[in-house]
This record gives sequence, structure tokens and C-alpha cells, in this order.
Amino acid sequence: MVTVLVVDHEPQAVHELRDALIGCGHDVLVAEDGETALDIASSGKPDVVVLDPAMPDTDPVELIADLRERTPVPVIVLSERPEPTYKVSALDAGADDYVTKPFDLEELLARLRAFVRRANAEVARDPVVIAEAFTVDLGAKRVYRKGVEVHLTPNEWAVLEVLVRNSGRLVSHHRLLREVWGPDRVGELQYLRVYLAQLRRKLEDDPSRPRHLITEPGLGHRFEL
Amino acid sequence: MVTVLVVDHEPQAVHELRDALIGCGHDVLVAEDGETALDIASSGKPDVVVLDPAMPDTDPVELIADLRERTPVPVIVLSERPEPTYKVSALDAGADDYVTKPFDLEELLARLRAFVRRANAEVARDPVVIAEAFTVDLGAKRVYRKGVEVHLTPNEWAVLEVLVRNSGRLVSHHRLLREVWGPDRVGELQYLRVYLAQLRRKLEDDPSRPRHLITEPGLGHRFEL
DNA sequence: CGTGGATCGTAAGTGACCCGGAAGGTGACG
DNA sequence: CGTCACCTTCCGGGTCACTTACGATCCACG
Repeated sequence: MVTVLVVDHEPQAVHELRDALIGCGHDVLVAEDGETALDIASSGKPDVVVLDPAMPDTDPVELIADLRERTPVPVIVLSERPEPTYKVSALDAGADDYVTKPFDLEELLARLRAFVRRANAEVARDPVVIAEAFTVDLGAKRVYRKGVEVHLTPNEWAVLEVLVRNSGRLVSHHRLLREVWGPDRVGELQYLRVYLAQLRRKLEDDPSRPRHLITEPGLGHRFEL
Repeated sequence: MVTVLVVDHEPQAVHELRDALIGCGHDVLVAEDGETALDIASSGKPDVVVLDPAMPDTDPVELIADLRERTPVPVIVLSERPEPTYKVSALDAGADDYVTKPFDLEELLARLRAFVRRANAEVARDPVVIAEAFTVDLGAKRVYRKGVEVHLTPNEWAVLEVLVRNSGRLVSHHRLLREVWGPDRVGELQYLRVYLAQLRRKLEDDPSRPRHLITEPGLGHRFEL
């Protein structure tokens, strides 16, 4: 299963591309502006990003550079502009490929496959994370503590999963809320306090002095091995 | 230094490409048939292969597959044939990119850079900046000094991040204030003095004679490795 | 050489905000 | 009707951002 993030401001183009990709058995995420694209991409879910640089309020070259800074995910630029100088600046900003519209869908898919093949050759992801106090099986969606399974509610699991998939990295309040509760609740900081407290109570040896589920005041949270 | 293996049967095309690449400071190896190409590529020297599939006695798709079997080096196909089916079969055989002749030299060079960059990026995933007195992990948003983590407040981190991401370059007061505090507070120079002082106290060996966090009087600040 | 102004560095104080903990209300579901 | 998960509210304690004040340094100019 390949997860593709489509970044495009044109709803019709998004739908065409989306349907085509889903039809080929891919999983598709959509971002209609640069901000959302950065959030989703740095969540680590997409295996590849397909980007249409024609977006209002967003400098595409800057967006590519921002993406590249946060995540190693391959970026394919899909543009109407065939000028070589444009291609060069996009590629130098950190894009991995540049396809000119109108494009052949089969070709785009082949290029996608080429990148995914390359990414898979690099690392086989280990879906089981073993911390000092507990073990998380991301594939089976289960958590064990001292050998016995701990039951987590759906929200608790969602929070833990985001943190563990970004092990060691800081996850902002904003991003955590967006990924678990959706973009409408990004202001509800209290949710995070409640669920982090519940996770600590269930998983940490000393919930009042957490070893793995760390809060960085004012910034976000971090899962520490 | 990037070493490029040019695989082409046409001597004139080889020379043009060769001169252009050398002119840009690259090192160039040449193979005029598939056999030689496989030999050179599996020697491990080339960082990237540029392949013209128009060769007698050699099936280009098979050649690509053979290359891919022996070495992970990226392969860029450079062909006169723009038909998508051709591109698809080349990409699926293991090619990493497909450029149609006539091609723009700048574009080809940019695509080369993209592959080389990616190859190098595999080693250094998270951007980590190591200064003499301390280490900054931009991905994890953490700072270490003499091996132990130093806690930074959100504002302290924001200032440090902007400076480190522009390592060596001068960042104006105006820009620093805008990026950390927003466009409404670009006049509050005192903020910068306070937070720079705090950062120096936490990170520099001799805060009163800073080695890394430099003030350029009247202009702005600079992070020096 | 002396003086004044501008810029910089340092040190506190204070109010606002953020965090953790606890607990109650609500709706879904069996 | 009981249970479970989710959301919401309240509160005490601690941290941090911003402010003010003052001394140091540098430079221009008389």
C-alpha cells in the first residue's frame, strides 16, 4: 500500500488525480494549501508527495524547501510550466522529479513506483517499538506493559500512535490535535492534557514524572524511547 | 565531486554531454556499450548513470534491469522516444528518471543534483548542527551542551532555530523579530537583547565573549559554527 | 581629549499563561 | 440500567514572556 499526498488548490484536478490513484490501489491524502501540506507531510504518513505549484498565497519553491527540511519524503512536482528555469529552481529547492502537464497517468504512476521502490530499498520499517516501560505494536494496534496487554481507547491510541511514529521528534500541539481530532479542534489544548495524563497513568512507571511521554511546555509533546 | 557514467553509442552525443558535465565540475566516465556499462557501474565508482537506450545489440530495458541488479546507483534515461509506454517500461525496469531529447542541459544537471542530494541525504536524515560548544538537533527541537540536554523556552528555541537555519549568514533584527514574534513587534529590539543573552548564558562557554551567537551592531545577528 | 547619544548586555520583577490533576456531565451502546 | 469513552470545567502551582532599570561600550563630534 502506497500513501500519496496530493497538494493542489484546484478541486477538480484533485478529484481526477485522487480517483486515478485510488483506482490503482493507492491511498490518497489531500492538502489544498501549503500549511496543511506541511502538517500532513511531517506526520510521516505519505510515502510520496505530488505537488501542483499553482497555489495562491504560497511560493512553491519555498514550500518545497520547507517540506524537504522536515521530512525526507520524495516530492514530485506536477506543473503546467515547461520552462527549464522553472524546473531547475524546483529541483534545486529539493523536488525529486518534475512532470509537465498534460501528463500521462501511466507515466506518473511509473514514476511513483520508481520512488517507492527506492524508498523501500532503503529501509524496512519496524512496526514494533520497545520502550523501557512498555511496548507498542503499531501493526497490531496493541500496547503491552510488563508483558500484559493494556487496553487503550481509540483516542488514546491515536495520540500514542502519532507520537510513536515520530519517535524522538517533537510533535506540535497543533499537529497532534489536527491528526487526532481533525482541523476543527486545533485549539482544544485541554484534550491533549487529558489524554496525555491518561496515557501516562496507563503506561508510565511514575505518571507524575513521565519517562517516555514528555511535554515540552509551549511547544508540543515528544515520545522518548 | 560527482562522478557520472555516460552510456551512449553515439560518439558525438557522448562528447557534447561529456564536455558539458566536465564544464560543471563533474567527473565523467564513458561506456559505449551495455557490457562496458555494467562493468563500470558495478565497480561502484559512478554516483549516477546517464543512459541513452539507442544502442545496437542491446535491449535497453534489459540493460537497466541488469544495472539495477548489481548496484543501487540511480539511472537517468535520456531518449528520443517520448511515448509514455516506453517511459513506463524503462521506469519499471528500474530506471529512476526519464528525460526526452532534445533536453535542456540545465534541467538535466538539476535532475542530477536532485539524485546526488537524495543519495547524500540518506546518511544524514535529521538536520543536526554541531557547533564547538553545543549541538542543535533541528528535527527533535533539542539542544545539547557537553552531552547533556539544555532546556530552552519556546521563544529561546524559535530565535535559535532561525539563526541556525541561516548558519553563517547575517539575520537582520527586523527579520528575526518578524519570524519569532510576528510582524507587529518588529520594533522591539530589546526582546532580541534579552533572548540572545539568555541563549548565550545557556549555550556559550563564555557568555560575555560569545563564540557562536554573534551580534553585528546595528545590523542583526549571526550564528557561527 | 572630553562629552553626549545610541546601541548593547545584564539583572530583576510581575502578571499572564500553561500544565497537571481531579471530577462531573453527556451520550452511545449493550 | 450500567458501563465506557469523550468532552468540559475548575483549581493550584509553576514557568515564561514581557517590562523596566541600569551599567558598559562604541562612535561622532566639538
